[in-house]
Amino acid sequence: MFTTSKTSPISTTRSSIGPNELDGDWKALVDRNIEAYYEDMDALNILRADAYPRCTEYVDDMVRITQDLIDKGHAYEANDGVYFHVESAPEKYGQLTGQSIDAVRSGAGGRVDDTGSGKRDHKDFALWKAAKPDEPTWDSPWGPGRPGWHIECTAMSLDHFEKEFDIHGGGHDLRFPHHEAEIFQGECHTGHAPVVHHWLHNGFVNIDGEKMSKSLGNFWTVRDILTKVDAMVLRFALINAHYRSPIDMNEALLNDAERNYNRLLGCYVEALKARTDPSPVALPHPDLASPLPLGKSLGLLEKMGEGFARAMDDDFNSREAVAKVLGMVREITKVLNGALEAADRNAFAHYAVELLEETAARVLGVLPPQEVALAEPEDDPRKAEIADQVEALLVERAEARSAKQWDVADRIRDELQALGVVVTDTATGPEWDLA
RNA sequence: GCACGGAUGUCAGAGUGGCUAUGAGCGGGACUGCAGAUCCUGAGACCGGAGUUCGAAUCUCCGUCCGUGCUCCA
Repeated sequence: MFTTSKTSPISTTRSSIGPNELDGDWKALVDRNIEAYYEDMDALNILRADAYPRCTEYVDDMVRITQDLIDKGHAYEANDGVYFHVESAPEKYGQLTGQSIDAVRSGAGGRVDDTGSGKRDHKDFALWKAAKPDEPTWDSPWGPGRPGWHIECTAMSLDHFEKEFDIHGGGHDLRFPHHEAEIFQGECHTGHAPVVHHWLHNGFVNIDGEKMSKSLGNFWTVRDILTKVDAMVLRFALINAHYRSPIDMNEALLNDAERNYNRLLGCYVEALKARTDPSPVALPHPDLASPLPLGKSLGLLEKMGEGFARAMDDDFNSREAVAKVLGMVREITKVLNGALEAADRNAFAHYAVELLEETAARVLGVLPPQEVALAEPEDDPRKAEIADQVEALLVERAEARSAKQWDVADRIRDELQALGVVVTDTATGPEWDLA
C-alpha cells in the first residue's frame, strides 16, 4: 500500500539517485521509476491497486494537517521547520515497538545533538523542513521548504480512507519511527483512534544470507532474476516463507521453486487435457472413509482445500497454503494416472482444474492462464529452427534403439546434445527441449 | 546497551499442549538398454539449561547465537 521502494520485497530498479544529484529534472526520474515499478509488478502477476497516490500532489493536504497539529498543540514551529511534539501525546508512544520514551532516549545516545537543531526534544520528528539549497521546495505558512517523510503517508492515506483503515503494510524496518509517527499524526489530527486496525510488516529479502545492499554489491533486481527464471517461479519462491520472515534469495531457493512450480504446472496441464467432455457426470460424494477410491480422493482434496483456506485466513500463511497445494498436486496426479472410467476421469479433471484455479491461480497467483499453460513450447523460434533436424535424428535413434544398437543410439543423443538439445524418454516416447 | 522478532532433520520451511507437515537432497522400489523424467516408498529435527504439566517443538524463566530498529534520508 503506502510503501517506499525500500520496503518492496525486491528493489525494482538500480536507480536510487536522490533529487539533489540531478539537475532539476527529478520529475522525469520519478516517472521512469514508477513505470519500471509497474512493469515489474505486472510481470510478477501482482494486481494493480485502485489508487497510486503521489505525494507531490498532496503537499496542500500536508500543510493543512501540519497547521491543524500546530493549532491543536501537538506541533510547533522552529527555526528550521515544524516538529511534532511527541510528549503532547505520550499515551501513543511505543504502540508498535513497545519502546518506552526513556528507552529511546538512552538508545539514541549522543547522536541527536547535531541534527534537527530546532527540536525541543530529540524524540520529536519533522513535519516540515525549511528549504535547503538545490532541493525542490514548496511554499508554506512557515516559508519555502518540503514536507517531512511521515506526513506524506498520513496525508495520502487519510485522503483515501478518511480517519481509519483496516490494513497498513510496510517493511519491518519502518515500524519505528515511520509507522509510529503515522499513528501520532493521524490520530492527533482526526481525534480518532485507531487510525490503523492491523499492521502488516514484511521481512527482508536477503541474498545468500546477507542483507541486500548497494554497498555490498549483492543487489538483485526483479529484472535480473527474470532473465534466469519464469516470473511464476520467482513468485513461488517469494511465497515459500511467511511474509513476516526474512527470505534468503539464492540459486537453491529458485531451483527449489522451479521444481515445485513445474510439478504444479504439469499437474494443471494434465488435468486440463483430461477434460475431454465439457459436461461432466456427477462425482461420488467426498468422503475420507469412503470405500470408493475416487470418493476418498475427493474427500482428501476437499480437506486440503479447507486447510488451504484456513492457512490463508491465518495471517496469510502462504507456506502452509503451498504445502496444501502440493498435496493436492500429488493426489490429483495419482488419480489421473490411476484406473478410472472415462466419464469419471473427465469429471474429476473438471473438479481438479477448478480446485487448482481457485487456490493456486486465484489466491496464490502462481498459475498462468489456461491458454498460456497449454501453449506448446515450440513457439520458441530457436526450437523451430532446428526442429526438423532434431526430429530426423530422433527417428534414427528410435530405429537404433529398437535394433538394440545402444552405442548408435547414444551417439545420436550426443549429437543432439551438441545442438543444445536434451532428450528425455517418457512412457509416451522421447521428448526434447533446449538445454 | 535498549526494544522487537527469530533459532525445527543435510537444506528450505509450516506447526493448534498428546498424532507432526510440505518440497529439495539422500536410501529403497516401479518403469527404463543406460541416463533423465514420472510414480510409489523409507530414514532423518525441534539451540542449551531449568521450570510448569500426567504429557512441551509449542507455555514460563535463564543463557547462547542470529536479524531488524533505536541520528539523518526515504
